[in-house]
Amino acid sequence: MELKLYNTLTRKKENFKPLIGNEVRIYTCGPTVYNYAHIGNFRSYIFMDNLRRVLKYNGYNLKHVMNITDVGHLESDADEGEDKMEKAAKREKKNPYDIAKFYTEAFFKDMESLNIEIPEIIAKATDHIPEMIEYVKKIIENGYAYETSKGIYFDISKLDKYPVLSNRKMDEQIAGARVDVDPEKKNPYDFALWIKAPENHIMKWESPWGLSYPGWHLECTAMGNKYLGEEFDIHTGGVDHIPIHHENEIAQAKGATGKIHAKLWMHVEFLQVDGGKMSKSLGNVYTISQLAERGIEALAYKLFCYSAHYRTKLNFTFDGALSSQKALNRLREGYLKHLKGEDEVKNEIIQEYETKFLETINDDLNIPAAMGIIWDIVRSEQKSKKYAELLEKFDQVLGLDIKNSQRYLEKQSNIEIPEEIKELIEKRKIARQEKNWKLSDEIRDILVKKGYQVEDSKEGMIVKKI
RNA sequence: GGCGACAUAGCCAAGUGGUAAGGCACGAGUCUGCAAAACUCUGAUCCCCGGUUCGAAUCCGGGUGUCGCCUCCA
Repeated sequence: MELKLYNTLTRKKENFKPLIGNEVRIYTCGPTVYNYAHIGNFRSYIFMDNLRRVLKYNGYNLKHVMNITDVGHLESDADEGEDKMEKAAKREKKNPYDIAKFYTEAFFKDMESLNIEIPEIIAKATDHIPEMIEYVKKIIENGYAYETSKGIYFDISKLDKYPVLSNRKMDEQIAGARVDVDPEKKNPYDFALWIKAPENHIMKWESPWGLSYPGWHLECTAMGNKYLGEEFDIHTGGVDHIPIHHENEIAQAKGATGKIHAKLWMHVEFLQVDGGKMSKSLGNVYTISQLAERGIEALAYKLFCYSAHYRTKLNFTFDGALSSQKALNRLREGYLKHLKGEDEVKNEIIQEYETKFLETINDDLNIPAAMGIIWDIVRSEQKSKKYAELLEKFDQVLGLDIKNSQRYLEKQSNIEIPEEIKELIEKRKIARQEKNWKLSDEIRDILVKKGYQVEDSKEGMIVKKI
């Protein structure tokens, strides 16, 4: 069955076929590890995960590179301001390398709780300084770059076309209106390939241009080139990368090799919060652990992301995330019921679901529509092991870890209960045995006020934290 | 100012020419001493106006509104 994916480069859905054999080579722009990644960042890694899983579901092998940016990402994508790593180091009074190590670990911990597959190759920028220097040399040799007192700059006027991904108009007046254009630059949109380090810069390396460090756009092109070759299949990132970062990556690739390095460019839309942008000043930049504090599992956030297609904006609210948490638990319970089910289900029905599911995910990763199929199965009147197996199979794409449903549900009810609460629960048990409903209900109210909810099931009393 | 989107039931949203997926909430019911949880059932003609068409949420034109990017961000 055809797999169709949307290409930002052509603004069309295209039938996907790997350039070489059965292997799909992918590059994903990974995190700059100067702070905790937030839920907006993770929306894009959840997308990346979906892409990987859909490709594998279609029988492809993957060679996937993701970078860890631990140097050279300045505050502005357009080479302005401080180095993010060094700024974070100052803020936390640490060495930038320790900052990178700390936040890289935090990142992968969140990735694990989101059940996101880790790409085959994780490439740290600081591990690839020699490759980057070679790459810059190539661009200079080909006549696409020049040196100024600040560093090596890419000369965009040498390109046949710039930009190619976005529709920005390269009007000097616009550029000049916003920031002071560096008078040494030949064109306002020329960008730094390599930056000469000021005295106090900590992260710097010997290079043909003195002690210096790489520009941000360079690492992705150089590392992609090293691991995936001059031309590969897919490049992914957030929509914010379209106008500058990916545009400049393409410029670099053309300068070095004469070709655009990736055939297919895929971009995830932004997550919004409460109907608007997420920003530190509004205080609505949340992390996975902050969600956990509010009773929302990482996987519930993942399911939340499945309510919208990756190319549309998605509005995050805590109410919305909580509704996904509920839905996730119901999904788990529905799966478990099927697992214990004895009903007969015809193979044709299973086959129909399989076909429909594949069609749906192969239509540019329409996960929200695929969830519709999932719910149809979950809520089916027939309870059958076959359905449980089918859900497990589809979960290869969704990555919600539904195989471990039982464990997640148990984890939620096996909570630490303080002594005080335990005593109240005991008292309520006795009251119930004595059919003293008045006292029993009073204690239940007290427990609710203290933040615990009790449910009387056939197996006994279940206590949950609200 | 330039560029790009979007507007579908209370909320989050799928759907790109043939009579509106799904999730959550609300309401009703089953269960329960009563609740809760769970399960079942229930709702919209798709921002407005005009056009194309046998037929439009889906195409075209014009409004209105919201949002994003151009400045940090996936």
